[in-house]
Amino acid sequence: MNIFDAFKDRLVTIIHKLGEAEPRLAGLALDAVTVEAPRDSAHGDLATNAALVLTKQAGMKPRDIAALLVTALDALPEVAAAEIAGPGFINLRLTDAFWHEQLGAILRAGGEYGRSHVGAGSKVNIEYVSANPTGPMHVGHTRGAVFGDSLANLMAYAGFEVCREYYINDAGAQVEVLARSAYLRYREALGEAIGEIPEGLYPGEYLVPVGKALAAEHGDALCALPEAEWLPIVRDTALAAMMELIRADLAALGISHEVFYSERELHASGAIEKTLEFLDSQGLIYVGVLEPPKGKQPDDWEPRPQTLFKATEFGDDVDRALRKSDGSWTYFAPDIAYHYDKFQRGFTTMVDIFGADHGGYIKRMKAAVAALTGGEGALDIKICQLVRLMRDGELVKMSKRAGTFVTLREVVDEVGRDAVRFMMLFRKNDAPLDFDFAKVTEQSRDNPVFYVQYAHARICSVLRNAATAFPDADLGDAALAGADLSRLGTAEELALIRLLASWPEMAERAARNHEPHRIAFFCHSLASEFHALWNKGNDSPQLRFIVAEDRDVTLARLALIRAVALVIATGLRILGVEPAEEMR
RNA sequence: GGUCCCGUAGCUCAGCUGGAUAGAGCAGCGGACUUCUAAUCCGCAGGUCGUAGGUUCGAAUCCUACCGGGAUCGCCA
Repeated sequence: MNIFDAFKDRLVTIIHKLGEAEPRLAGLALDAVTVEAPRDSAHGDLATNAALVLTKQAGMKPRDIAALLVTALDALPEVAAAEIAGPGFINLRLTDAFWHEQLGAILRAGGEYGRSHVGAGSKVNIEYVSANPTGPMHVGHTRGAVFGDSLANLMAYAGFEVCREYYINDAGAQVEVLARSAYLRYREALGEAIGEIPEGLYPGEYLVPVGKALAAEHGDALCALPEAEWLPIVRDTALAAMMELIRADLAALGISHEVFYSERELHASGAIEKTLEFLDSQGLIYVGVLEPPKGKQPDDWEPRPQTLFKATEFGDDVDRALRKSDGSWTYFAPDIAYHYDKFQRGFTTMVDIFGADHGGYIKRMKAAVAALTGGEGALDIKICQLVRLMRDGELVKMSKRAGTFVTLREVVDEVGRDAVRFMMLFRKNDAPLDFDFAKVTEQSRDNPVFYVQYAHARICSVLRNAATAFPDADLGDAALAGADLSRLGTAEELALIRLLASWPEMAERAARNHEPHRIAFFCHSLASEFHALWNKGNDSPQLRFIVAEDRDVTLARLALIRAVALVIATGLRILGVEPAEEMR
């Protein structure tokens, strides 16, 4: 349990106890009571708003409640001072011994420190990437891929049972285009001169091997068949090849999904019809005519009766079409069935990671989930905004037609997996992100990836040097945890322990809010405080981590920085970044 | 026109789901290297938190309206 929750528990106990003597404090709802770190550390280590939020319920003045609480809190052994501040805040200052104890606990927990059970094993389905299987992944897919994967790591760390899932859009018109494009390459492989790839087909070189494979397997047999017969064959081969390509691209980023879910399967199994029958039985499907969009009317608008889902009953702006004019399903229909299937597989919490262009899809999908699950299922949709690639301060222009789009693989090959992953997460998901090739490979503090990696490597380096300076000393985590940590007494050292102690709560919040970027920022601030402390030793040699003539203080300081390294490493692993032990 | 996202220092962004005097980095200026890899650090300076209301003990944070930027808007996926 994190220290804030632990102290809230203590506080709740105290309030219940006080209620025995003071009836106005008995039986109060304590949900709004918080214990947190004050923004300004001059105010103390912990602050609670208890007196402020209880004043109305209790019918007492905030400062009167606070006075009672302070007396009781002050009696706790960990509390060095408790005082009333401002309108009725209670600030607590904890003893140095308490913080030393926390540090020992961090080292004993090691890589498990901060892992929590707030998820309580509840099942979460995280769907991310889901790029169309029509070619290699391009850089635009990268952010969502990294975000989803890190979120999955984060939620698993917080005690959720996570399933990483990829929805294969293998049923739309685009896969037929893929099949025709591959067929052309097949004819090319048989020796035919195909010339320019016609407009509307995929021109990419990546289909050349698919054509060759088809030729090797089928010879020229497919040439004699009508399209209706060769298309399914070519399509399936091409699809398999494209998914292979995509898996390899994802592997380059260290990403692998547990489930690849085929849209085609939904069509084949009758799941769509079954799901829509269910909605129909709820009276949520009807045939109607939609209003044209106000203000901006499409040129070819004509009123037309359609099969519609009553999305408006669940907060959407308009009801949504389920069938195209030719009678086939829209994209929405199988997606409804897909989410229903997730729910039936036991996922009451679902997270979808979408690109910026799918913002308009959120309400209808949430509406569908609400309708399908009777409000039992929760769907959160995270939108990852665009990534702007920068090179030499210039925007890298990409065009599919000109064939100048940058692939995910090119970016990873150029700057490395760790840099890509960290940079993609060093921004809130709903803010656009500039990705500068020069910056992410730079070895300077401008580059946050490097900055954090360097802090970790520097700690490893100090520990290596310490092993030389004290060859007989046991520098293992267990031994360091048992060092005389009371030798850590400077304001900076204690501040660093406090920061480390805030990690579990921070990670829990990040997981609950589905915000892995907070982990990246936390790692950065931890690195920053560490670098600052390191430099204290430049000004005053007695403040160095390794003090040759003082073994005890050295061991205590090594314990501190080792804990910093542990937490940075834990954070980086959640982000999918390898903590470096050495910089070269 | 509808909907969603964004608007915080000259620039790029955090701000822990309502707390106390709003924080970093870059850029600018001034400092610290016979080191534990200075690949770093310290100091100075810099903000009407887009605007106006509202909610309350308390608002960058929640609500409403407007302004500005972006995304999207019946059959694409």
